[in-house]
Amino acid sequence: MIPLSPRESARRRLLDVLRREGPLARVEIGQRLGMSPASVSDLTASLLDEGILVTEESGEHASGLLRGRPKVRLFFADTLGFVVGVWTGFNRIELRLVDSAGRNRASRHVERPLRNLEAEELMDVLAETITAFAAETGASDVKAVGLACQGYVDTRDGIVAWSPVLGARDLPLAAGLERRLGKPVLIENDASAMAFAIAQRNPDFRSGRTACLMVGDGVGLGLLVQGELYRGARSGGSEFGHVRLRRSGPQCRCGGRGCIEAYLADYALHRDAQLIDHRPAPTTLIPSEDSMEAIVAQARAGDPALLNLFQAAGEVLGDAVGILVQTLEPDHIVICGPGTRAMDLLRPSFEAALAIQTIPELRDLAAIHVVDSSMDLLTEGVVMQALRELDFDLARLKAA
Amino acid sequence: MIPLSPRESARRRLLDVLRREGPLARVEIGQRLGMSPASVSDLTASLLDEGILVTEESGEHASGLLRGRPKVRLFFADTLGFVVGVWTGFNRIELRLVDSAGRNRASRHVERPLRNLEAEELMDVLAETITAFAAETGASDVKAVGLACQGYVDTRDGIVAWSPVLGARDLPLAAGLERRLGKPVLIENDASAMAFAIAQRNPDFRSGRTACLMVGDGVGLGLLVQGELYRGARSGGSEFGHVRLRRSGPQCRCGGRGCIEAYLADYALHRDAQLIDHRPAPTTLIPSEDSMEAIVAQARAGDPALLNLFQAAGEVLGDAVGILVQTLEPDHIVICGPGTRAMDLLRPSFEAALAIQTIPELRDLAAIHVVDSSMDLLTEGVVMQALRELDFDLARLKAA
DNA sequence: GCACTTTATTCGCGAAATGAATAAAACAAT
DNA sequence: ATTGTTTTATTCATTTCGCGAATAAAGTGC
Repeated sequence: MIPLSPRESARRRLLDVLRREGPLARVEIGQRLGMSPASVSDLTASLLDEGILVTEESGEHASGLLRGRPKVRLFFADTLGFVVGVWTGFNRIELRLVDSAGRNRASRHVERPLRNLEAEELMDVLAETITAFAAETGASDVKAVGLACQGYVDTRDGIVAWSPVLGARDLPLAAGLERRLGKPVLIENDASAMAFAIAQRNPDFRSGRTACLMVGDGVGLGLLVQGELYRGARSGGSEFGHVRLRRSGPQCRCGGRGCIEAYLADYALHRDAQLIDHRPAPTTLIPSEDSMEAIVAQARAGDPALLNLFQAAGEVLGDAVGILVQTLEPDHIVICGPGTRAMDLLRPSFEAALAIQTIPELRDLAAIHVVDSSMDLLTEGVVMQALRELDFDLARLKAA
Repeated sequence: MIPLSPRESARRRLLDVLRREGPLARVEIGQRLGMSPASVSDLTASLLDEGILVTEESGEHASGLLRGRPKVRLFFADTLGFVVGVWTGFNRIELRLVDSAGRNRASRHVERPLRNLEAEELMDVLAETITAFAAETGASDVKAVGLACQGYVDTRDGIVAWSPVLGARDLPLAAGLERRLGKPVLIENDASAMAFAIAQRNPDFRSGRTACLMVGDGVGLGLLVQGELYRGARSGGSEFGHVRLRRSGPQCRCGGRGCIEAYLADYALHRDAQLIDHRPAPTTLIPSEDSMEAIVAQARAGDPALLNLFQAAGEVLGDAVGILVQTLEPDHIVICGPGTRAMDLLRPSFEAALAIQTIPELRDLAAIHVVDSSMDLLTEGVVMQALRELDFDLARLKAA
């Protein structure tokens, strides 16, 4: 919101590059950020002074002939405490503990249905789960929490306006958790978190415009412009998964029909596959990875009805990507999430639909990537953002 | 492309606000831009020095009691030459001459079919038309030309990658016109130009995210973020009008079927209306305003078949706006262009479709405006952008 | 003519970034 | 050992930029 001062922005870029590329010497930082050695010296001096960074003693010389003054690598002090990243699924909570450098220290997942909880109860459960996780991992000094969930999330005000996971609307989740935990809590749409994590790993996705389509429990979109998340009017992400592509399609969790999600999400494929097989209705809302794999395997073995299902899903995926291409003209489109497990089955109809949907000049422009991303990236993305917020606060606190 | 220096960016903002809000005193500029008087004094001193601005002598005191030192208003010198703005339609060229302050000095339109011309011939015709227009209006000193056209336009490289108006693909239109005219030429997608012009007139549209949907000869989208045009991978705009909403809909000019345009554009409504009336096929590709008005009048009079036509079009418009809401979460959506003439006929099905298509939380967020905009805004938008480019060059030239 | 009000300019300061000079810390060679 | 070479890091003076405060300017009202 408040535009960062030049100093704060340089500071942020410096810490970002250190988190991404491990310990770096000052010259290396200068090269990567296009800064003069003088500026880097200046910035790092204050960061060392504040105890945020430390110099690395271990002069483990890199291979090859080494002349000149040896590099002194800088990295985060390990006395700055930890941050917890959380992802809430339908009946599952993923947790991750990272240190101030963003390195994974512990991760865990807890099976816990969240769908039918009252708002207060839900926040109690989340707070307890987070506290227990921190205690079990021996992390006494958790500075902040980042939480990613499906739905329409107002990151600035910390409100979940709508979510298929939560029953409530306009839930002030961040404030509720902050009260319970006594720590700052950042909440974020999960597709946005995924997009951010993917962009941290691939520099290509940090320049220009990148649209990340996450297919899994639902379908979400995370949009990056110059490596930063695009934020809409309520600083939320996109509810692209609930664009209705077909006038009278299958039922969607949002209450509508024919949404992108209602064809592509795991729950949709699973539901339709079970109808085909005349098996009993699923006991849980979200199918297990095993059962999804079983459906995919059955389709790969040649089951014609299931092949039809994936063919229709691929077509919807092609239409969806086509809309993104025509509307946003992105440099990169990344298809990610568990749904990519069936990309071989989706691809023929996906590419056909994309070809029909788009003008060739535009289609050839966007590089389409299928990234095999685990759900780990969700907590990684949101925890990195929470860390960045913390950097910002540290800078503020020092100034005061 | 090259990031503007702080000075250059402040300079641009100053000239922008002067073009928008007429002659202004230095204090007034400071208030509007949130700059200190000292900074404004500094900036205006150099601009006066360079002869870009002049002080206004006419001390025509505003009404009411006036005490204190009188304001000295600043404005553009009128010795800086002119800029021509052009819009190319199917069989029509719109022209506009503005001075360096952006004030309209002359405008004209020429009936001239452009569809079936070869690339070289087309550029000859355009160059001749522009030269003749400048000569007729007595503008001896035209500094630059801005041209808006439908289709997928690469503004940075000056290439029309694809356009329904032009036969050619990947036409280096800017370079071709620059060679013929000996002046810099800026080309731009026409919906982007319209969006820019609309945002110049309404400050609400210059903050946050504004999506401008232009309905007329075709359907185009111009996207503004913080008052500046969003540019995609090839720095073009969007081809949103060619998103295919219906699997097997009516034929579109792009070669596909079921595009948004194929329901909403004038040519589509006119074509279908004539089929209904069993009248002969139209002689021109683009119907006249009169014939469109006739169709609308007949529908308003209660013709059931025509009402169906507008009902279907409204539904598509609702779906289109819904996609924008769900994907981009804009602060403002502006529906503009000649197509708004039938907004009363479109509105019921438009609103119903929008309600079905969107999640209430998101829908309530975006303010939807219907702006009765004349085609004049097209040339206005592109000419203002060409002027801004010129400011930029002036700053560069002085520095050298 | 004098007080008052509003507008504009000047001046000095501080933040930020940089190039150039300098210092530091090693190894290599004699 | 001493000196030179090479690379890394810091210091310092300079420039750009914007701003607050003081000052000057240009009117009106009495």
